[in-house]
Amino acid sequence: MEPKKQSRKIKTRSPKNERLKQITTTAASLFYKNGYLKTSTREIAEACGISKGNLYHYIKSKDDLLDLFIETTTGSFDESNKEVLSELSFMSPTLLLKKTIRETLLIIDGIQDTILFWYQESKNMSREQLVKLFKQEMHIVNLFKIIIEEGCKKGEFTSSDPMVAAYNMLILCDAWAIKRWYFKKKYTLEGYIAHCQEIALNGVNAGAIRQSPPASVKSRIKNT
Amino acid sequence: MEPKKQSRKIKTRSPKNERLKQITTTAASLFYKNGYLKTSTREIAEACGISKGNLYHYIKSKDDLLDLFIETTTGSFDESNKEVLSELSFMSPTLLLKKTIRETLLIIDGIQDTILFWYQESKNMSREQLVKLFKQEMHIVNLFKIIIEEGCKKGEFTSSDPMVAAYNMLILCDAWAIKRWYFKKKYTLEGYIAHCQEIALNGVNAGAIRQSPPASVKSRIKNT
Amino acid sequence: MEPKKQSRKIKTRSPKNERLKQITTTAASLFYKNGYLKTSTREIAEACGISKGNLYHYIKSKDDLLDLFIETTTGSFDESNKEVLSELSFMSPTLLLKKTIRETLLIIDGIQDTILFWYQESKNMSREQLVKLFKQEMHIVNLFKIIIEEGCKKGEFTSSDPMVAAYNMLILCDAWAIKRWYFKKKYTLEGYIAHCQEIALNGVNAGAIRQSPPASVKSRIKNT
Amino acid sequence: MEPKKQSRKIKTRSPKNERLKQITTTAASLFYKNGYLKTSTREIAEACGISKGNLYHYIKSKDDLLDLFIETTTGSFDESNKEVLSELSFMSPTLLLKKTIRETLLIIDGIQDTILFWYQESKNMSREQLVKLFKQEMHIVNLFKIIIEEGCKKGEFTSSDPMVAAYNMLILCDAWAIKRWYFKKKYTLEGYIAHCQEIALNGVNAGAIRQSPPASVKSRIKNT
DNA sequence: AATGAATGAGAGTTCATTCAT
DNA sequence: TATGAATGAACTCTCATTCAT
Repeated sequence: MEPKKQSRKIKTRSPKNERLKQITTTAASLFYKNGYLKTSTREIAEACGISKGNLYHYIKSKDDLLDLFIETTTGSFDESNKEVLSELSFMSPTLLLKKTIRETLLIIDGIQDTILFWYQESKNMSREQLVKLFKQEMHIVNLFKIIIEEGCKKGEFTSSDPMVAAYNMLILCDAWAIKRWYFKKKYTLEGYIAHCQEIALNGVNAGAIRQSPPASVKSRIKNT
Repeated sequence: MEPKKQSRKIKTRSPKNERLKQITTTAASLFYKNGYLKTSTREIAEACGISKGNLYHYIKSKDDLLDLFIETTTGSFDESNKEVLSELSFMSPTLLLKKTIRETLLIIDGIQDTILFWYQESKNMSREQLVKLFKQEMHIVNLFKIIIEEGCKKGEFTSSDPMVAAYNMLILCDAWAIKRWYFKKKYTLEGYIAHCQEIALNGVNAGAIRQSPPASVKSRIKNT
Repeated sequence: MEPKKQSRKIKTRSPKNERLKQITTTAASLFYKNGYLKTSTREIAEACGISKGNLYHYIKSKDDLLDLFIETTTGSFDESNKEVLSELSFMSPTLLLKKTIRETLLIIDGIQDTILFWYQESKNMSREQLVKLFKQEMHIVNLFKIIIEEGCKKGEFTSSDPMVAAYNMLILCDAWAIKRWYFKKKYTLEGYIAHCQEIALNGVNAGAIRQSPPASVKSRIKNT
Repeated sequence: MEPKKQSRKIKTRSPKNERLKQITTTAASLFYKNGYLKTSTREIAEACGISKGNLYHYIKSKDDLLDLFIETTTGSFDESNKEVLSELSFMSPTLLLKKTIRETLLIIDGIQDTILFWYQESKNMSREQLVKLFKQEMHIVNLFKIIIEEGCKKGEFTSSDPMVAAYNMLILCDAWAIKRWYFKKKYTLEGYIAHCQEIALNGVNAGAIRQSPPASVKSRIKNT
């Protein structure tokens, strides 16, 4: 848990890496179901159909699986992010924000287990692992922030603190995963998307004729 | 983890209950730091300055500590809730919503470890324990919902789904605890309260005529 | 379990000894139900309505309870034994044997838990304790032996080895306690007594002219 | 102690099963010496020359050892039983009864530890385990019963209750194991066999014309 | 590449017994 | 006499990891 490890990439398509991928996937689904600590290596090996000993030909330690897990699931947003950025100058911020929230939620819906895992198992992760997750999170937040700032520049939005507004948008999106047992009783994914879009736009005062923000908004912000 | 247990109250001030309180507190702080599973009974006993064996004079099992923990921390919101309800007919929904968010965040700030714990350790809790937490959460959400509905009735708010709007408010408040490592770098508690109030009001379309922000913006800022 | 202890007698009627008697009785009944090792001192104390600490004012150790137990239950046969011996010269050996078997079984029926306990917990007893039990057992066996020998002398019985014949009689009697879950389904106590008498007399070849079996043999059998 | 388990057979000769056999045997001998509860898994592992952890590669729980133990020792009588049944129509009941007692006692002598164990540790066995023992016991008892009934039919025996007579024969045989510390001082196995045969035949009134006892009765007796 | 036997530390828990009060 | 807090050793069992084959 307190490691010095170099990152490992799974790129080539050797049979070894095929196995490794299988192990990672299997472990992940067990981690989702029972949590990291409550999942034993024996269980993982069994679920993979290999022996415990053999498992250690592919991983160095159980903690290694967390690394692999993070690497596999990290980057889910990369493509979407790039796309959004490329449209920044063409599309209206309002539409772009709606679109980004939509895509983010679609992705989150696809990896909801992973999202939940990140929230729940952070205590079992190393600093390095946490940094990776944080960076990924920040990518999305930054995307929201850039859109908000663009919107502010163009006069479509107002926000006293684009960064935190952006962060709150991420949290709303994550909530779909974290509180799914609640939301899924009430909403379809599309319904939740619409709801988040509404809240997000309201949050940046999109629409209507809105009175100007307090003069000294900036002063609320720390480290400025 | 799959228990049938009757609730236990620590009310009297016997030395036994003093110890029990100490154990509960100590265990809680260890749970906060290292997580439930990673905290051993030996550690707890040591931290309490008693022997492992003696620990079991006060608790029946490690899981019992979760119960005690939940009972101790549950109910933090009760008083605040009652107060809000009593003011429902007097105060304007806008003000009441702001006030409720403020009080909720103040309480959450006081028990942020606990909030985080609930999010992270749900996998280690029994159904009964989860139900308790859920009920408590729903109390707060209901409060928000009632206020929103009142506001809609009075024409101050509009909301397509008061219940989920309310739920989202709770999540925003919880975020102060869950993502504190992020928010605390940026915000003072007061700053975050102001921010949440703003977002919440926006979320229910409050304020075609919106009251101006507090004059003393500076006071929100941390370390100033 | 490997002790040096002096025997202790409970004779006086002090309140202390009243308590001790209660403890012994209570412990015994718990031992019967759950076995010696599986009965904890906490259970005993609780069942007695006293504290664990207080228990140790009356006994020196858990093993002490075995001693007390043995002393209390030993001697159940003494009176009966004396009576039989006094009748040795008056009564016909055949009748005396029948009578002795009857009395022995009546006593055994009264202390069947105890008998079973002796068989099952011998591994947890000290040498001294075993010796006590052995002596008691031998008293009964000797009684049978004396009667058999008397019968042989008088020509009513023949036996190649009176001692072992006697021992076997004891075992048949003990079986009522040891295998009660079996016999009680089939027999009343009186039925079993009659059966043992029959077997015992046969065993010593009593009755070249043998009295016919009771007319109502069927009546011995339970549930018929 | 309260299990649902499927029976396990050790048939193949893999090294794993060799170990398992070793563990079962070792555990059994420790159970014999010290009792089930007083034998710790640590002791068993040590006696096997393996680590505590490794022990659990072969068994699932300590209770599992009881199962294995019962399975190993159960069935000792099966072959003998079959043989007797096949001779039921050819041989005279008197001779068959004598033969059966002889074989039963020879087997019991071979597994006397086991017999004793069954009597002493029944409190630590699960219902299922007890049922297995009971069934095995009943096989033998039934054998005796069938022979007795055959004898009654053919006029060689009379018995008011063949079933209980049969049960008593079993008890007499078991006594060789249960009270061996007594009988072995007095008897050789052959001597005890002869004695039991005599008692058994008397018990069913065999031999209105009874063959006289062997001249050299005394020679049966040990230490003379 | 693959096995599974082996390890040793440590988990939660129980318990007979002691002792200050 | 009575309490119950306290102890420490022992209990059964789990687990990540190693290693000879």
